[in-house]
Amino acid sequence: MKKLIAIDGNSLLFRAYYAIQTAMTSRDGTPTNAIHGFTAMLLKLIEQRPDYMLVAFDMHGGTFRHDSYSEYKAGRRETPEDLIPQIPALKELLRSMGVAVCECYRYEADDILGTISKKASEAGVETLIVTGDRDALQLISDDTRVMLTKKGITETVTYDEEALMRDYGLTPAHMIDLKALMGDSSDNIPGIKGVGEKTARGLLEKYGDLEGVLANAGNEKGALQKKLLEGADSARMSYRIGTICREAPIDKELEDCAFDPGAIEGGVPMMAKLGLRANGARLKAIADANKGGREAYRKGAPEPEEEAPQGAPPVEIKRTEEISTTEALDEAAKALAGEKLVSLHVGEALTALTEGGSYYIIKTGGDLLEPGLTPEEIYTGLKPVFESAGVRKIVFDGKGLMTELKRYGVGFAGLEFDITVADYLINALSPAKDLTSLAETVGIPERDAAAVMRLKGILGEQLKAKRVETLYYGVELPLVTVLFDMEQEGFAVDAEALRTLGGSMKERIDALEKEAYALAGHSFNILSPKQLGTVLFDELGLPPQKKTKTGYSTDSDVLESLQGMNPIVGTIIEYRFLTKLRSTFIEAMLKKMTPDGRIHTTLNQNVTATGRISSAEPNLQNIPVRTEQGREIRKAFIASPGCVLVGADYSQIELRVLAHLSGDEALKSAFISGGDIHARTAAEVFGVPQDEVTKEMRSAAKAVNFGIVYGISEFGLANQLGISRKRAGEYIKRYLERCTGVRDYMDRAKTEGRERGYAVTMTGRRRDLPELKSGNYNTRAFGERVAMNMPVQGSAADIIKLAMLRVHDALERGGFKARLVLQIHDELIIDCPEHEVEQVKTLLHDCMTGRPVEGERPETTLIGGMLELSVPLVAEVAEGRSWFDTK
DNA sequence: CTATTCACG
DNA sequence: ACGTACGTGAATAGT
Repeated sequence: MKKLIAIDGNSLLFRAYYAIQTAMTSRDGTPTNAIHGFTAMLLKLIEQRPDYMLVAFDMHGGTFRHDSYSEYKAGRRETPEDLIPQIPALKELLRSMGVAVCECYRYEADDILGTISKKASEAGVETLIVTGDRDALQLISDDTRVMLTKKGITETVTYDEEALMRDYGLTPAHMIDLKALMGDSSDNIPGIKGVGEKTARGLLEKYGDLEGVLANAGNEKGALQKKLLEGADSARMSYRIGTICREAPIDKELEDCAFDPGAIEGGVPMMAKLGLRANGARLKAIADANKGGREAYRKGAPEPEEEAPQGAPPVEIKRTEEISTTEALDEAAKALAGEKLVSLHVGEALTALTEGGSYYIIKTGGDLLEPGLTPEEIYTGLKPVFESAGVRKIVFDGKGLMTELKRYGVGFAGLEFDITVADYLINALSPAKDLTSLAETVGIPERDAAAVMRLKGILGEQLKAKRVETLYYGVELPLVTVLFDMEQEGFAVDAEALRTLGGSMKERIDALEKEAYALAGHSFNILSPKQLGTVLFDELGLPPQKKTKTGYSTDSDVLESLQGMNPIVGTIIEYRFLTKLRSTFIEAMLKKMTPDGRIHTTLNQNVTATGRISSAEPNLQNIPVRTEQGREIRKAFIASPGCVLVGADYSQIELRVLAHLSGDEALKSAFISGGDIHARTAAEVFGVPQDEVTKEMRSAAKAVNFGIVYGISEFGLANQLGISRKRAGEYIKRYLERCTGVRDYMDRAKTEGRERGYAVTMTGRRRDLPELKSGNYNTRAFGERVAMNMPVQGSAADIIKLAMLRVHDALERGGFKARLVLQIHDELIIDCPEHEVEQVKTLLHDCMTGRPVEGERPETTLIGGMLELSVPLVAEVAEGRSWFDTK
C-alpha cells in the first residue's frame, strides 16, 4: 500500500519553536531554531519512505468558522516575533526540496489534512497525519493514523483506532462530540458551561453521540438537565466548528503531492544559507542514496553514512555481549578493568563500549523467563571498573552517575569526559536534557554507550574549535567531583531551631491575617495578587501604581509606595514577608532534611548562561540575609558536632573583575589603594571630597556600581533609586566621564560581541549573543547589556570555581577532615573540625586570593592556580557555630 | 503549565 | 518611540 505523509506545518513549526529555545540564527540573522527542529522531524519522516508528502499551513485572516462564531480561537497567544520570519522561510525551503506545500483561503491546516487524507483514502493510499494538535485525532480511520508530537518534537506517539481507544477510550468521531460538550479553552470553543470531561464522557457512554445526549436531556436530573437544555445551541455550534472539514477547496490533488526523494537535494543550498549544516548533509546523503530511482527507495535503500559535524567517526562495534548473569558480569568486569578508556551509560540497560569496539549490554530487571540483574548486582559487579582511576571513563552525566553509584556503596574515579559539561561549554544556553535528545540534535544514530563514545569525539572537536578545551579539562571537568563531594557532604541543620522560629512566625502571621481581614471588612486570600488587587484598588480605593499582564500589580514596590495611605498596607507587607520566610525557608528546609540531620542540595553545573553554579532542591544560595528577621534562619544552618563553619566571601569581586577587564585607571587605583569603593565612587560622581560623602550619596553610588556591572540604563537606575530618568542619566554620565576606561570597555564589549557573535570571560568561557543581530530594539538592547555583563559575572564565576578546585585539592593533600559544603557565587563555606580551624582559614583565604598554598603544584594544572588580575583579590574570612556567625 | 512574587549573588 | 536593570530557584494562585 502506498503512503501519504500529511503534515500540519504551523503546528509542527510552533512545537519546534518551543522545543528548541536555543537562539539559532542564519548568517543573515534570520532566526532558525524552529526550522531546525522542523527539518529534523522531516528527515525522520522521510525515513518512513512516503510516496506522497504534503505540508499544510494556516492562512492569514478569518476562516469559515469565524462566520458562525466570531470568537473562534480568540485570545490565542500571538505568534512570537522570532518565529514569524521562519514561516515563509520554511515554505521556501520545502518548495526547494520539491515537497508539496498547501494553503487554503478561509480554511485551516487541519481542514487541508482532512481533505487530502480523504482523497488518499479514496485512491487506496494510507495516510499518516503529523501534528501537535490533538484535534486531528478525529481523522483516524482504518487507513489513516495520526502522529502526535509529545514533549519536544522528535518524540512522537502514533495513534490508530485501537491506540486511540486504549488511551482515550473513544472512537475518532467521539472526539468531536466530547469537545462539543466540554468545550476547548485553547480554541475558545465554548461547549456547555459546567460540563467537564467526566460528565461529557458519562453522557456519551449513555446516549452515543451529541444528538443522542441532547435528545435525552430530559432523562437527566436537576442542574445537569438545565445545563444541557440551555447549552444545546452552544454545543451544536461547538460541534460544527470543532469538526474538521474534509471537502476544503484545496488546489492539490494527491498526484501533486508525489514525493521524490532524489529531488530533496534542491534544499541543500538553502539549508546552508540557514546555517543548518548537519541537516543539509543528511539531506544530501538521502538524496544521493536514492538516485537509484523510486524502486530502490521503496525497497529501502541503505541508510546514508551519517556525517558527523566535525568528522568524528563512530567506534566500530566488533563484538557485542549481552549479559544477564552474575558469572558473565564478572567476566565482563574483569575485561573492562583491564581497559584504558571506556564509555559507559546507564539507560534501560547499563552499556559499555571499549576503544577496541567491544560492546557490553548489561541487562537490568528481567523476569522469570529472561532473568536480568539488579542494579545492585551490576554496580557492585563493576565496582573494580568504576573505582579504578586507571580505567578512564567517558559518561553522559558524571555527577549523576557518581550519585547513583554511591547509593550502592560504589565509588567512582577516572572521569575522562562528561558529555553534559562539554555540551554546556559549547552552548551554555541549551543544556542537553538526556543522551537521546543530544544524539538527535547532533545527528548521530548511535544509542547509549556508543553514542557517548562518539559524542566525546564530536564535542571534543567542538571544545577545541571554540577554544574552551583548557577551561573544560582544567576547570569544569575536575569541578564535577568537587561538586559531587559537596552535595554528599551536605549542610548540617538544627531542625529544632527552625521549628521554633517557624512557630513564632506562625503566631504573628495569624495575627496579621486577622488584622488584614478586619481592615478589609471581609476575609480573602492575601497571597492571591488578584484578590489582593481587588481589595486594595477596587474596595479600598487606593491608587493603582502599575499593571501586570493580568491585572493590578501588588509587588513590594507598589505596596511600599502605598504605605501610609491605609493601615492595611503595612499589615500586608509584613504578612507577605513572613509567609515567604516561613514557607520557602522554614517549611521547605524541614521537608528537605535527610535522616543524617543535613540538607543535601543539588549543585547544577550546566544551567546558568554565565558560568555560575546554581543550587536546587533546595536552593541554598538564596537563604535570607538582607533583613534581620530573615537572617535568623541562618542560625539553623550549623557546623557538624565538634566542628565550626569557616566562611569567606570575596569583597567586590565583580567590580574588581570590571577594573581588570576595563583597565580603568580610576577603578584600579581605588582597589589598589583600598578603602570603601562605593564612597569613592560617590566622591567621583558627586564631585565632593570623600569625607563629605553622605549616606544617601553613598547608596546612590552603590546603585550606580551595580548598574554598571549589569549594563546600565537610565531607566533601570532611575527605577532602582526612585529618582527621575534625567537624574539617573546625569549620574551615569558623570560616572563614565570619570571612568573612561569603563566607558571604553562597555563600547568594546558591544562591538566585539557583535563582530564575534558571543561574549567571553577571562578563561574563554562563551555565551552566544544572537540578540545583538535582532531588529527589535528591546531584544538588541538586552543583548548589549548581556555583552557587558556576562564577561564580568562569568569571570567572577571562573575565579571562584578555580578557588574551589584549589581548596578541595589543598584539603585533600593536607589530610584535613574539613570539607567544602557550599558556594554562594562569591562565598565559600567549609565545615571544619575545631582543631583544623586556624590552618583551614589561612588555606581558604589563600586559595581564594591567589596566594600560593602548601604542596600545590600549579604547573601540573592547566590553568595554574588562580587567574591573575591587575587588582588584588580580597576575601574576608570568618568562623562560627552557625552560618549566621560567619559574617 | 503560566504568571506573579520574592529570596539570594 | 521602543521599555529594561544581570544571573538564579521556589512557593502560590489560578487557569
